[in-house]
Amino acid sequence: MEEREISKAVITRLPRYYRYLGELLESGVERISSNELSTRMSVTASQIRQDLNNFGGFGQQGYGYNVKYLYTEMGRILGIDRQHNLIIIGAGNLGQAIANYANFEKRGFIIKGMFDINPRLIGLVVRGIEIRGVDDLEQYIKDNDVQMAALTIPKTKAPEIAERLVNAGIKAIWNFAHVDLTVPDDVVVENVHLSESLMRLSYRVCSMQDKLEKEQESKQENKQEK
Amino acid sequence: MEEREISKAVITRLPRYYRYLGELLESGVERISSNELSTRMSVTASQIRQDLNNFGGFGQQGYGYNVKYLYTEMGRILGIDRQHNLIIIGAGNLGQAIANYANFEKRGFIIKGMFDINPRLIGLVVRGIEIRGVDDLEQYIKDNDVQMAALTIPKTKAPEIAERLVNAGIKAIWNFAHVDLTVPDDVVVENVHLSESLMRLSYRVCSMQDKLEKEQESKQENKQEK
DNA sequence: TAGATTGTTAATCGATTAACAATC
DNA sequence: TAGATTGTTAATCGATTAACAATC
Repeated sequence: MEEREISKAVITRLPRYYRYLGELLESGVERISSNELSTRMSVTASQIRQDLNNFGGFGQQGYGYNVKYLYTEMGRILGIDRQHNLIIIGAGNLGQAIANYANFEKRGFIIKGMFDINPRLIGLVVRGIEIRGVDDLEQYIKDNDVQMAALTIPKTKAPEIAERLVNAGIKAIWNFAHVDLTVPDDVVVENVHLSESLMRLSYRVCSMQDKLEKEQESKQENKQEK
Repeated sequence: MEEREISKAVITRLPRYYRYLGELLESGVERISSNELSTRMSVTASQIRQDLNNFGGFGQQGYGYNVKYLYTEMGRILGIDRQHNLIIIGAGNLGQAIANYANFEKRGFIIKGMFDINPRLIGLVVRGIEIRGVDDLEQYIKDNDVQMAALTIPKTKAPEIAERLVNAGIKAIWNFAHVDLTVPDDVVVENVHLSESLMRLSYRVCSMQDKLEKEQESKQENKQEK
C-alpha cells in the first residue's frame, strides 16, 4: 500500500481529515477542493495535497476530490474497513467509558472482552460484556483472535500485563497507563497519557496569562512615556 | 517567564520530562546528566539540553542536573505549582474517570464541580462531588473562581456549552468531544480525541502488517532466485 | 476550448542533531 | 588541576509552504 515511510506528522493528521470528510458526506457535499477543505480545517491546501499524495492521487485536476470516494479511501488507509478484535484490560471508569463508546464498533473495532484484577468487578456485565479475571487472559486472546488491547490499568501493573499480552500474540496496545511500555519492534503502542495532556493545558493557560500580563504592562509603559 | 515563543514540539515533551524526573526523584537519584537521561528516555541528549535551555540554565557544567531542583522547576514551568479550579461537564463514564483520577489533585487541579444534562445523573454524588444541571453553570463558575473545564459530552452539545463556558470566563477547555471548538484567542483548548488516537493505532498496526508481509515476500523471492 | 485544480517539484522554514568552547 | 558536562552556536535534516506545469 505504502511506498515510502509515512511521517508521524502525516499520520497524526489522517484521522482529522477522515472526520471532516465524514461531516461533509453527512451534509451532502459531493466534491471539495483542497482549497475549500483547507479553509474549513485551518490548514494549508498545499499540506492537504501533499498529505494525500503520500497514498496516491485521489483527486482530479479541475474538479477537486470526490468526498465519498476520498472518505472511503481514507478509511481503507486507516485500516478501519477491516475488523479489529479488541479487549480492554482494566474495567474501571476509563475502561467502561471505552466499552460504552458506541462509535467504535461502527469503525470495525469489536470489543471481544473486558478484564480486571479487582475481584469485586469480575463477573459484572458492561454493555453485554462480562468482566473476567486475568488468569485466562492468554487463552482468551488465542480463542477469540484478539489483536488489540486497551490498557486502562494503573501504571504499576501495566508493564507486566503488557508483556503477557505481547507473549500471547497481541499486535497493538492502546496504552492509557502513565508508563512507556517496552515492546518488540513488531508490536505497536499508541499512548494516551491524560495527565500529560492536562499538564500541557496547564502550561498553555499559564503562558497565555503571562503573555496577556506583559501586553498589559507594555501598554501602561507606553502611556507613561507619552 | 518565557522570552521567545516555545514551539509546540517542545511543550509536548515537557510533561514527559517531568514524569521521568519524578520517577528518578522517587528512586532516590540525586543528579543526572543529559546523557544518562537521554538513554533512559530514548531521546538525544542534545534535544534535552536544547529543550531545557528554552527556559533557562538549570544544569551545571561537569555536574549535570540536580534532579529535585529540575523537577521543581519543571513543575513551575508547567504551572502545576499553582491551583487550577476545574469543573467537569458531562458526568458519564469518561467524566467520572477524570473525577476519580486522584493524582490530579496532587498536581494542583481541584475539581470544583460536575455537571450533566441527563436528569437521571443530576443529584448523584461522585467522589464527594454532587452532579448538577447546567442551568446554573455561569453563576457557579463565577462563585467558585473556575478557570478550567473538562468537556466530556457528545459532540453535538459541545460547541454550545463551550460558548457558554467562554462567556462565563473560562480560560481553558480540556476537550474530549469529537469537534474542533472555536474560541477567542485568549482561551486555550487542549483536545483529547480518543477516536483519532484509536485510528492512528489502527493505521499503524495495518502498515506494520503490510511491512512484515512485504519482508516475507522479498525473502521468498530471494530464495527462489537462489 | 478556457478555467479550475490537482500532483509534484523547488524554496523556505523550523526543528533536531552535532560540535565545541565555556566552566564547574 | 583534569575530567565532565553544560549551554550554545553551527550544520543537517525534515517538514511545510509556494509555485507551476500537467490535465481534467
